[in-house]
Amino acid sequence: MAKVVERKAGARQVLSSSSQRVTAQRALLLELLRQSGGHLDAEELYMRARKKNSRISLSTVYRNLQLFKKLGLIEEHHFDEEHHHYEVKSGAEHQHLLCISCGKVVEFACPLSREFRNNIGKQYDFDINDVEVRMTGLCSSCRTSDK
Amino acid sequence: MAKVVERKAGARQVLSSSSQRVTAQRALLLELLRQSGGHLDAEELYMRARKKNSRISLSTVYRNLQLFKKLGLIEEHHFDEEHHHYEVKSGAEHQHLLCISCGKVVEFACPLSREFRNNIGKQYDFDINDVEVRMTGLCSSCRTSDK
DNA sequence: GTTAATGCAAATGTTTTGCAGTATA
DNA sequence: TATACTGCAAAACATTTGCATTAAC
Repeated sequence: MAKVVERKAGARQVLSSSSQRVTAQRALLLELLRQSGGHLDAEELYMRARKKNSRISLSTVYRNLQLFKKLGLIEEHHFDEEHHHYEVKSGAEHQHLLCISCGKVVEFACPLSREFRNNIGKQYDFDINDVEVRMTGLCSSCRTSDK
Repeated sequence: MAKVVERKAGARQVLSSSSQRVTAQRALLLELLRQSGGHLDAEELYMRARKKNSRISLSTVYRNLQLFKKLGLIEEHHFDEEHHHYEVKSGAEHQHLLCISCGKVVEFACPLSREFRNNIGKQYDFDINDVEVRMTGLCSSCRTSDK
């Protein structure tokens, strides 16, 4: 609760401190991204935004997703080939588990990734700044409910 | 050497056994994918193919990449947002390390991924069939040569 | 009042598809 | 010879951009 207020202030602060204007559209989009908790794509975000502001345009959604990404407010994932998915950046490092049948996305902690990063970075002389682990498979309900 | 012959026969066999025809275009595309060793996108593959057969079309490249993927002959990766990259499937499980500056792709063995898979699968009751680990950062030459 | 952001429509770039002609089995 | 595959052009799709209007500072 205090956390939400803090985050809201944070986003607004990030915007104004980089001389970006705090528009109604941006506030709405950030709000929806935060509420969703999960992983939205541009189209889905656009549809949700239209329920609150029927005049908002898809370009505004795209333009602002790019802005938020650049400002580090959200993260972009390439789960499937056709859409990018966006999620609000949380402090906690986590990875993703996807069901190939129903599309469900589960987040899991991945404490090994730090150790990984160091080993591999040293071995190949890379300065690693991101590790993504993605596992795909069948969730329990999809597994039982078919074939 | 024996391996290459074996693989060639393998691809041909996979094609005919699923009543797909072994056309000159398919042979060429598979040959180029195999030769490249690395990670080609459709456009790059198309350009290389045109050097050998100037009449080949981009649609043929796309159609066959999808076919090869479906038959399990190649793997598709989403390294960046605009292109998909394809690589011939090799038995060895490996992961990818990408330089965000020059785009270099390094493959590395990831022996932990099997253990990972089992733990996470058990924990979330998923039947996991693929693990992808992708690290991004700066390679040594990009690190020294700028900023 | 300036200047950045928006909405719209048109453009872009990648990937897909319909169809008539061509080549494989 | 029957039918799958190809090449071409057009379509489809997500995303980006130009520009006149609107709103934030």
